[in-house]
Amino acid sequence: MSEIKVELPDGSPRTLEVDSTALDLARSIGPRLAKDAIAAKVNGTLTDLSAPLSNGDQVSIVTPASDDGREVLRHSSAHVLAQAVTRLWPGAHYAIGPAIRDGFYYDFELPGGAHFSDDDLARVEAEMRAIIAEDQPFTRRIYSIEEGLELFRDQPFKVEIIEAVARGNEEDLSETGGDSVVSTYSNTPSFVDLCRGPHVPTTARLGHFQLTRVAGAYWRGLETNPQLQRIYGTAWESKDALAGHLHQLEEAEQRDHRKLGAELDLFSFPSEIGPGLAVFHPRGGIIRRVMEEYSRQRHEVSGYEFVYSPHITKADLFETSGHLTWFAEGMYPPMILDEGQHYYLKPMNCPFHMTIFKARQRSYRELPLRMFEFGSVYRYEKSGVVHGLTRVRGMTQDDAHIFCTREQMGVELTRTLNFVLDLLRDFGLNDFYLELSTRPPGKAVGTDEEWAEAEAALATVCQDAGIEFVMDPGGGAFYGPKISVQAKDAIGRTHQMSTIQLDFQTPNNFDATYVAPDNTRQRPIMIHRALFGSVERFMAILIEHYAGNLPTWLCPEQVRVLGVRNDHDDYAYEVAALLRERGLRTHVEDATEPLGSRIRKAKLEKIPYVVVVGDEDVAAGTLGINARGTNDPERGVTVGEFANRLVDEVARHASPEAP
RNA sequence: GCCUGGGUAGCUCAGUCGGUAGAGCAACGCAUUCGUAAUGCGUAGGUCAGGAGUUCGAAUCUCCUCCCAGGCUCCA
Repeated sequence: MSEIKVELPDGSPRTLEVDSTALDLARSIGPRLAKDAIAAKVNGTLTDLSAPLSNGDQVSIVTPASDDGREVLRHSSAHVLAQAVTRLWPGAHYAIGPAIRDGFYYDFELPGGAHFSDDDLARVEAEMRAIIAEDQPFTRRIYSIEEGLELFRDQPFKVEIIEAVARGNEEDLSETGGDSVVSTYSNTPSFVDLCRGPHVPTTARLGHFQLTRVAGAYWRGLETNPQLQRIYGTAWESKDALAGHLHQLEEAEQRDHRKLGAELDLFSFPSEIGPGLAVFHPRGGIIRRVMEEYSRQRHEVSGYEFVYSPHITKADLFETSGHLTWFAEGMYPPMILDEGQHYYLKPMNCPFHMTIFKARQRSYRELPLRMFEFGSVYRYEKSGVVHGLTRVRGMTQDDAHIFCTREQMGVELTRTLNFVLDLLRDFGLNDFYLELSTRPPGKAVGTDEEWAEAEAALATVCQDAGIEFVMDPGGGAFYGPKISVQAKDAIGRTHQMSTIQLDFQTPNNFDATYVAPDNTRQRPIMIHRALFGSVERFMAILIEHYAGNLPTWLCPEQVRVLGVRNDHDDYAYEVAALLRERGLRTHVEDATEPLGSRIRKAKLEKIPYVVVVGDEDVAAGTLGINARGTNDPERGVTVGEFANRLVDEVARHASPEAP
């Protein structure tokens, strides 16, 4: 047979000569495609353009401006990065260098224990550009395990990977490209990398990249392994795409809650208090209070009861709950009293709620019993992990624990999930998916049957919820599996929001019981759930989601009234008083500066409504509205009409930008 | 906790070779009275994160500590 037939993505057949490659196929389709092509996908697997095709293959040509294409570009860029580093640091060991979201990285061990500095980034980047300019072809070769070990005998990390593959370690297969063979790429005789590929045909196809940062990273991600030197980069199919990505990073930086929190005078982290411990300023305090009040009100309607518990407790409580066994390292060290008694700051509220459950005999008639608390907890986060309001050492959870029977469990979980989603939507988050985290290997309590039952119950709830859900194997808490609600924000990032955890263990540990209709003692199920996660973190996510332009109902200052001249100030105060009577947070700024200057200031503070009053308004009892996000003011609106509009907007949780 | 980088006025930043601290904005005062994103002039503001060392002399060089950023690990 001198011809083969392959199938294109649209289903159309294509006839080629025997031994044709994917590149030949691209050429047969069109010169532009052939010029653009960087790899191929054959029967669902990415391969080099030079790979020979077989009869019956389903083939698509991969071009740079696609997910597959970018992955190839990034992977090849990582390869060039390693080549550049070995040129600049002869004797450097290179470990792994995958494509990642938006870019790539490569891990190295430099001779003499050297580290990369920020300045090295520019040197490495220049060397990479030199390699790219040299238009070096990527050539694939296959070796046996033995040959591979010999080839990389000076590269201990590569040897370790090959040995792992030889032992059949699945995880490492992806690095080498086969069961018992070693796949390599070289683009000059002097540089060979262990790699499954595919790669672009030559280094000349690369170039729209930028090295972004250096970092330490543990070999194979294990803290006990040596720390390697990692270089991160980003790579794209075109100059515009690269510029677009860099622009997006800037956008994200602009809406960083830490930056906005300082600019809008919402909160701060005084260094004299300590890392990860925030104070809320009056303006941030208003946002927080409104969030909490709304949450309280919704919980009340939904049948929750409100409880309070102290911030510290004797060790006994956390011994019983298992926290001191499983999570002592995440807790602040104990305060030791004179009598030798150990007291701990609480890292979680559940054991306290359990003591409330146990305060007296409980009947099945009381279940489900839903206890809610804005509970402040303290966790000893490692020094390198604290991050603004999203990862702190002291936080307030909107925490609730539901005690129910096994029979009630399914209904209660569904009800809780719906409640959670509904409330998140009220805060303007609409794009969700669910994640189901299962038993963590090696650090879980309870029997296999209990875990299986709990995981099955949560899976059913996820399936019935009618929204996308994904598995997170091993991500559960030590006492039970959990559903977490992941929400996408305005710029497409996902955040873990609410969690719903099912817990058979804590009631066991505390020997909690209720009296069933048949007069027997039964063990309740406990459902842990936090909606905001932590109030602090949720506020941070809202600030970033809205880029500081919070919906009016959450804004610390909803209206700022400005007189045109200072003889309008009296009227401005009258207007403000009327608006305040309607519950609108309103302030006046006296006319000591030019109007334009005061408007600018209010806009920079992201106040939803700037109200301007002048001669005409004083005469007619009206005002002028300059809404956030617009530049054309509305004149001559009566005070009453404006107040009505705003009261309605607040009730609907809307904002001026999206009425 | 680990790696890299950083910390100068409330904020953003400049500060040369080691020679004794500077701008803009903000604040405050005075003048200005203005119809939709920056009025003018003036004043004040600093243990250069903290400590130790080298030096005749340290924001600048060395060491330690604290704090911040980006990663790694972690995230009940």
